Amino acid sequence: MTIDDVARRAGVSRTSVSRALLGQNKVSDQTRSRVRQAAEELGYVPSVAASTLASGRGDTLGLLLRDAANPAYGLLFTELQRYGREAGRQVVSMTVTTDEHGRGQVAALHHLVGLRVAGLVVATGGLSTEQLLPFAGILPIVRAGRPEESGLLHAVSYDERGGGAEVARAIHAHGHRRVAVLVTDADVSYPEWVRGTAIVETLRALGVDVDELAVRRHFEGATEVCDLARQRRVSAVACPSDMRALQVLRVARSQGLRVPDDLSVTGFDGILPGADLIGLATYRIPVEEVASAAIRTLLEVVNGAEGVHQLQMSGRFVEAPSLDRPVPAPT
Amino acid sequence: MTIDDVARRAGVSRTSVSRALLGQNKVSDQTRSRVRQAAEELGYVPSVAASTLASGRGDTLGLLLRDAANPAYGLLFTELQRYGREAGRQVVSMTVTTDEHGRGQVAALHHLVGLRVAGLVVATGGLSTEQLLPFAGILPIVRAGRPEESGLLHAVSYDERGGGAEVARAIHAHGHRRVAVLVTDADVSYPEWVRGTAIVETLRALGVDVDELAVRRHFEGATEVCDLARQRRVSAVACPSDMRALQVLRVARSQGLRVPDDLSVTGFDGILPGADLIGLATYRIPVEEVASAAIRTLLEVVNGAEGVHQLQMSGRFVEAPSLDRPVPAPT
DNA sequence: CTGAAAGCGCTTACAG
DNA sequence: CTGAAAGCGCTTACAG
Repeated sequence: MTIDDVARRAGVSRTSVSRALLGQNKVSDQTRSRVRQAAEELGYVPSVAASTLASGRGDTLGLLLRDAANPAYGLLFTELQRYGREAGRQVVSMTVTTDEHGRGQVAALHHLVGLRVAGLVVATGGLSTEQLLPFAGILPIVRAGRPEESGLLHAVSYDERGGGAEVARAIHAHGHRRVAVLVTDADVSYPEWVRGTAIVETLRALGVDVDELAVRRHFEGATEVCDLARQRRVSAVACPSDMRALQVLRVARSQGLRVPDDLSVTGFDGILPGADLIGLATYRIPVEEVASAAIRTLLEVVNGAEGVHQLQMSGRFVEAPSLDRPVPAPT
Repeated sequence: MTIDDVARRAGVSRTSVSRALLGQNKVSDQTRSRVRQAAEELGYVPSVAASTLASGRGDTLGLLLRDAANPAYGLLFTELQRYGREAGRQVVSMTVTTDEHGRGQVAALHHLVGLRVAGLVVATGGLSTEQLLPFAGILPIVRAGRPEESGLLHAVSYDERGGGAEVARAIHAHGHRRVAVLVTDADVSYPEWVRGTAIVETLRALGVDVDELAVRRHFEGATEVCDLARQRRVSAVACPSDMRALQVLRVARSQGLRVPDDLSVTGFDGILPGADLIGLATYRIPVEEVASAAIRTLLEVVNGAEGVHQLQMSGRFVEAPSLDRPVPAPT
């Protein structure tokens, strides 16, 4: 089933079929309608491969994503698709689970580049600037959800530092003076690393006593934090993601520790459906804005805009019962 | 940057480059290594379009998905990708948000078919059997997450009926005799419709008094249910999804209704991170099993298996405090 | 083991 | 407005 079958059935040339189906206006109405009907009757689906090859350019946008099982990435994914579609582009995606270090990520990147997409949004921290750079010459690439400190690639990211500082100020404003902070390495999760670091720095600048706990897997550190709370060594804990905060809440509950009376808890992300029911105070990251700006930036670059585009979007802190310890009255 | 550039640099023919890069063993080791080096130095990425066209077959698997912002679909997406990758296939996906009725879904389907993928997993209820059927002749299609009653398409689905019955039995076992059930139309959400219907039927068969509440949007019905509870007309409500259950919990809380004392609540899905903290009793659908079986089925069909494959996977009910009303002691 | 050549299914100057 | 022909970047018989 090729374009020639349609041409034969419509009684016109292959050229006319192509033009009619592409919606070009160099075809008579009669030809157009005959072609459409023939294509319809035959159930003809043009080969994107052949079309891309012949025209020399794809009009599809590519998306490279991190594991969508994480609600924050799932939402980012959906929003990127939505904005791409709104701009009249088809969007194809590939996901890389976090455990496939390096190899899988690069393979997926290659595949997307091989597909000759018009442009690419990369929403996984798993690929370094160095790994991306060689491809940036071939096609427009915008990194989403993580800043590009190199200044060499377009990037639309969350203001993780600002968010971390805001979380710290909220904790301080609620009267906490001894606080535990879960901190990851940059290679575990770049955003969590920035958040944790910013929280620690800001708290210290505010004169708060900080206990840094180095963690990796999402369930680590919760027990230690609860121990500290029971010993009254800290009255609050700041977690660099909601998932980690949930784990703290779980352990606290299982140990009979009251939240926020014995231990206040803050998270980071704010995407989890039902977080309001849990009463988790958190920082809501602006996923929709990042997705929208990433697509907008990509399209500008695809359409020939100059220079390197870098944007950061801010979210907002969400107060909730898990951080409800009253501010001590001034004496 | 084409295969000819690599050939020139390696000092061999285009044919040899192709063979070397495809990993065929009709090439000398010397040629192979020279080609690899040349390709590496040049940063050559083969055109998937050209390759697909020339070889006549793609080896990529396609995925058509519903909105990944829903955790259940997000997880399904991730797992499908994972199993596909484990089988050595690249997997490309397209998402359709629920609001794009018809047009967007079909456009995405066309694009994926146009990409000439080797096979396709369709994980959205938005496309009817009739819309899918014409393409099933062109390439293998497996529907995931929803049964194909037509018996014409391969399908791997959740046993929604069995799950609904299990929820109903649990509610009955906890002593409830007057129960509200939120029920949707099939066109709002097919799975929710099956679940709701099964819950109602099973409860009635058990002699339970059922109040059916027709709902559409996810926030509908919660207020009505709470009113019924306050009037002691029902002691429990069964929701066909966790999202709906969360909304009931929200309204109940805002009205000062105690859960489960005044109103027991059950959900359906069991995917939500943190649902354990909310204490929601629910039915955990077997997402991982469905994803695994869908990919397995697709690969079998791609490899020439005969017949129509249809599978259903069962999950399990998860007891939790939201359904903790004690069973009345036998007298 | 190697390469010249045909061909995959389209698009697009070009000539009419 | 229409069509014959060249060409996009690969793969794969075929002949050597």
